[in-house]
Amino acid sequence: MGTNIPLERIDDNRWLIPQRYNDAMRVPGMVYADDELIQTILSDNALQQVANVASLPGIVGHSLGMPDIHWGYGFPVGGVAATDAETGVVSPGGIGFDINCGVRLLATDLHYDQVKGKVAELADRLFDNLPSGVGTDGMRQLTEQEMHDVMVQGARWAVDEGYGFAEDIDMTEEQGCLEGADPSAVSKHAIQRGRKQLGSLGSGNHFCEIQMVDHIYNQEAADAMGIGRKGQIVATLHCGSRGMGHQVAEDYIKLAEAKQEDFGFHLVDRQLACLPLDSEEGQAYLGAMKCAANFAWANRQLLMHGVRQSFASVFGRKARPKDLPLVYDVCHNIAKMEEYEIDGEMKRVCVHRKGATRAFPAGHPALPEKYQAIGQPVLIPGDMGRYSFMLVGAPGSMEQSFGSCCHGAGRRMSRTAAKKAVGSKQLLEMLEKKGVTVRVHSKNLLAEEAPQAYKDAQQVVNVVHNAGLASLVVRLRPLIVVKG
DNA sequence: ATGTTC
Repeated sequence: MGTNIPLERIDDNRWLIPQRYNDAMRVPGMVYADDELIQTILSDNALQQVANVASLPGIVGHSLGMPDIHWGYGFPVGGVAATDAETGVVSPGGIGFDINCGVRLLATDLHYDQVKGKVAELADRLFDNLPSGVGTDGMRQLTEQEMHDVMVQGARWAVDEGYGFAEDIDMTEEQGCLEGADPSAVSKHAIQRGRKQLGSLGSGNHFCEIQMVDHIYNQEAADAMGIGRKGQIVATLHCGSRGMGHQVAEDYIKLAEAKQEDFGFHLVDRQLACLPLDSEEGQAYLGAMKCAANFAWANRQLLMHGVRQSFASVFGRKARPKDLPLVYDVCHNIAKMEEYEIDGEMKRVCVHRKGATRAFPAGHPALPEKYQAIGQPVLIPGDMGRYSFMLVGAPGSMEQSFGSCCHGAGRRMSRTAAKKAVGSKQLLEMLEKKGVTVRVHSKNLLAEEAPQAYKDAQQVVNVVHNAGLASLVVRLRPLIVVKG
């Protein structure tokens, strides 16, 4: 049950898995958790996966586990691993099935008092305007040429098509587009799945939430982001690359598994299957992954347009599209080539973030001018009953975690366990009692996302705050949840 | 996460 993993306590927020735990480990593991969270983490095998990841060819630093870590395909969700650009590998399981799953947050000028009488109407509009559910078609059906352009241009394509504004691009990680996307590396099947789904929310833990600013930890940073008033209404989207990214992941996991012998890899878990960064196959995966990432950014751009339209139709001149600026968009399932100081020298590495958010500190050149002084906004959705958080990246992330921190609350119950433990009727009643208005396609699936199925996001963000990876800015309370 | 067992 993972409890035989040796853990050495470093301090109140850090636990080391020593390299001597087994012969396969090339680096130690490091897990971020407090005394209570580490007990939850020990109850599944996620720490064994942290140790497994430490055996990847070319891995440097530590195999990292964030406080929201839980069991995933090969790699844990809530994990970070960096591999040497020259001698290392990329592993599709280290990015995950939902390539560029991410979160974006829009501010509004509205206060809760202006919204409370129109909550049901707004919820209905959002539900109408944001296609959701398993296998649902999106707002746009794309020609093959349009699909090609989406994969290469990302969010920019959507803005050029009239979804949103040029300013949105600057407030998106990587300006909503990874260079080097290679459509020829994407299977026909993945392309066909994508053509139907641009501008759709999907299912599972994906959602649109309307939230209110509930607590302010850092007024200066909150003001810089335009979310510094208590009671202020904001909108959050959590979504990824839908069936398109899923197909890319599946295609390349299969390829990698078939190639392990050829590359001479004998990994401790076949789900760690990986491709050398300097191989044709490794580069093909990265080219295809970038296509899926760009698709996801265009997808969130279309969905954001749907959110702005919904507000405009309910609140008129008080919430025109221009009055709902994008605060920031982060990606939490991706591999990126970045540079870090390791053992005193600068090294180029492939950072795998799987359920982990980039958390660059103030002054980082990748940040827009607007956030140079405060650091990168880090969006951490919690669960639909309690709260979500906005943080900013802190200097410790550059020293400890390859510019990364947690991505959410993290599951404490599997989907099947949650469905067994929670009845959908009681759940809806409980949410209503808490003042959360829910619009959902499948009540059955809602139970899998019950607050009880998740760790306490407050505890999770406290750990990354105290460890110096990111710094708390505001807490948000949910008012409306729209889901598949 | 996912045309949720191609």
